Amino acid sequence: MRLAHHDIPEATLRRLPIYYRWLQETAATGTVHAVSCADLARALGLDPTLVRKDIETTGIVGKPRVGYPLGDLVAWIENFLGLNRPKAAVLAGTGSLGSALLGYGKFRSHGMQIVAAFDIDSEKIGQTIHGTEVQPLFCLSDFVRHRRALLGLIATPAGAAQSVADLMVNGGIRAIWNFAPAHIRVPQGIIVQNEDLYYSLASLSFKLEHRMSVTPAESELYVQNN
Amino acid sequence: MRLAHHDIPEATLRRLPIYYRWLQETAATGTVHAVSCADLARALGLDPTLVRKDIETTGIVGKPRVGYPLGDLVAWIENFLGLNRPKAAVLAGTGSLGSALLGYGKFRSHGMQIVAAFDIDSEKIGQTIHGTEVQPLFCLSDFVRHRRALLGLIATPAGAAQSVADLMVNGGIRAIWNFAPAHIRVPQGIIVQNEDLYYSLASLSFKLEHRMSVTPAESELYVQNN
DNA sequence: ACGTTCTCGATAACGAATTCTCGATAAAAG
DNA sequence: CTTTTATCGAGAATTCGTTATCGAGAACGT
Repeated sequence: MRLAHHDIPEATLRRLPIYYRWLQETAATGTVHAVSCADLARALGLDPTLVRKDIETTGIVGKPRVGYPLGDLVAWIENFLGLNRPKAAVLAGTGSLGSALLGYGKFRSHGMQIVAAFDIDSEKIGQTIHGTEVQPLFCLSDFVRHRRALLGLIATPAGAAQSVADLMVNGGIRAIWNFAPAHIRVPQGIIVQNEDLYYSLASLSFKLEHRMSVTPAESELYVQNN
Repeated sequence: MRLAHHDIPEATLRRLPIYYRWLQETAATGTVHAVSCADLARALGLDPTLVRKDIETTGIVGKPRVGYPLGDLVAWIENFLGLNRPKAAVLAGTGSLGSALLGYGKFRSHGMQIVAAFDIDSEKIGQTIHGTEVQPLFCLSDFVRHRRALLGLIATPAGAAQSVADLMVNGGIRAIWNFAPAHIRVPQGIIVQNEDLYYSLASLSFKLEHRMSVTPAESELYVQNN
């Protein structure tokens, strides 16, 4: 029984990439050819039923007493999450974080291709960082429009985040991955995912002080969303 | 009616830093002296009742028709999350991401002080990055032990993450903030928070393809946890 | 001074996510 | 060939988080 895609629980969506990574690593060893939900659950410290429900959500069907063929399952989740379909992305801000992002080679194998980088600093414009030339910020909107980029990464200082987001939206971006420690506002329908280290640090700080006993189950989860 | 600290819902803990940031920014303008939960809700696009419940959880008491004194509320949440109590942290891995982390000046004002950086690359050892000298990795355990560091940041390549985590645990670390795209296993009681960009990218990829209509309410949330 | 309005705080209803339970099926063992 | 065992898949029950509702009290307008 297949669910409509928009009915995928947020929590499940957070866990699928975790399964994916583990399955990929396991497949890489080449020694295993089928996995059960119980295997996954054991390895990741999660409830077996929870894992089964998550896998079931993706629509793949397994065999009793065997589980799922490992290769099939990896490919299935990859396709389900869209990691095998390339999406063009642009980056704004080429400071230390922005540069680091340009260096993440495996973004490409996860479906994201950073096709351009932008900065406002004339010192940086024209430089090449990890193979990508830095362009002036005022070109961003047009570039997004003509290249039909779907995804915009913001790695600017907080103060510039909102105006950069506006430029992206103006060019017709569909989703923004925001690394700036700032709150950005976008029109309805645009997806924003914040990767805000200060938010993350704050909850870590709390847990640290209160020694929140994190069970193995929780111990693998959660995604900074928008 | 005060809740025990370990009963704070994870979801609330994810939202408190968001409130905190907005309150701080609002306080900085100097024009407002009291805020209501309704104000917060309006500004952040959340349900007013939800905000009220979250604020209530922290135990502060407000006044009908007025709300909360802005300064008090900021200080209260700051104290509640522990942002005002400094915690010593060590960093492992001084590649582009590690360097970027050393440059995040505001970590200190959020209660985290990176007191040492470690790397295995002899080229990097001895260098000073943003004022912190890079030490050889084999010193990590002892340093953590003697300095009683509570928090360890891992910004190494995936392959090194587990062994570095082991070193930290060995030195008596209490929490690990893991930026490496790898799964690390630690003994019960150690807090692990993963800041895994590939996990995050995967769910973003899915949402992008399925145009998941993100309501304003969802539009502000979620934290990559461990 | 008095009523109105706004907001806190608490309780109740609702919905989503997780966990529990069971039946069906395929492999393995006897 | 039959029994046992491990696993999927579906549905029920439970827990947890969010949303709705209501009463009480403080500022404001008249």
